[in-house]
Amino acid sequence: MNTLKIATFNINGIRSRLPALMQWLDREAPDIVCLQELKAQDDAFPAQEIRSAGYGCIWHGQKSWNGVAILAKGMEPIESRRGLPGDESDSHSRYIEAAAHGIVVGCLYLPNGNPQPGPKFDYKLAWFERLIVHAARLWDSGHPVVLAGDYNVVPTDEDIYNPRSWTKDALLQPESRECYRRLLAQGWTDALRARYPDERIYTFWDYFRQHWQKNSGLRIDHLLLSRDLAPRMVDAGVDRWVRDQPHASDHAPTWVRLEID
DNA sequence: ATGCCTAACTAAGTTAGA
Repeated sequence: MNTLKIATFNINGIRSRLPALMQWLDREAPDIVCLQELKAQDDAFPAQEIRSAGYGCIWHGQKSWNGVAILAKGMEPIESRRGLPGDESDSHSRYIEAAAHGIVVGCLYLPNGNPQPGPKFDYKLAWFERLIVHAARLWDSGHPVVLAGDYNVVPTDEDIYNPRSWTKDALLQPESRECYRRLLAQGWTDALRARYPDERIYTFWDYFRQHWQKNSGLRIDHLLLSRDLAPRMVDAGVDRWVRDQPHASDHAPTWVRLEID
């Protein structure tokens, strides 16, 4: 059986995390990787090192913040889009899309939105609306699509260790959750939740209060599968060992494995 | 209500993350 492992990883600074990325690629050998929060300009992206590891890559960097990339093992991703349509004035590098290994992959870094309420939360919701519009087009295209990334949304109270201290956070607001629900209502399958319908599963643990050591996490990195890909899922998971490394990102790589012809 | 911890930018202190 041929399979594809597709992963999303908020790397939180690709320059400071390059050794960790190399180690993870070597050990887990994902076929397609979506990276977020590069925190690097285009000319500082370590393409040479990534290609030496056997991956083709495209990226959209930005000074200090944001930045997204798609890696594909043994091939160059064919870029189909950078930036979400719908707002020419949006200068954040938060979306890149490509075809690789027979699948269309959208790599997204949805705005955090804190503090809430305020202009940052307004921007989050506006960006989410644009994503919903674009996702509908992808869905209607009939192509096999994975929409993967850091959504900065905790979909339900089952996706966080304890919502009590997060009730005012942008990640848990009813408006954020409603956008995520509307996106899923187009038909997409939330791979991790489909694989683990009843379990607590987290993808992010903040650096405060020993939250990693206590497994006080949030599930905010998601992989959404189009209609024809959903029944092809053979497994999904979180590479938690990456979060346990010294100087780790606060997110762990999150992945789905699909059966392909 | 705020800070906790970490990184980037830039040179000690701010901004942003989630």
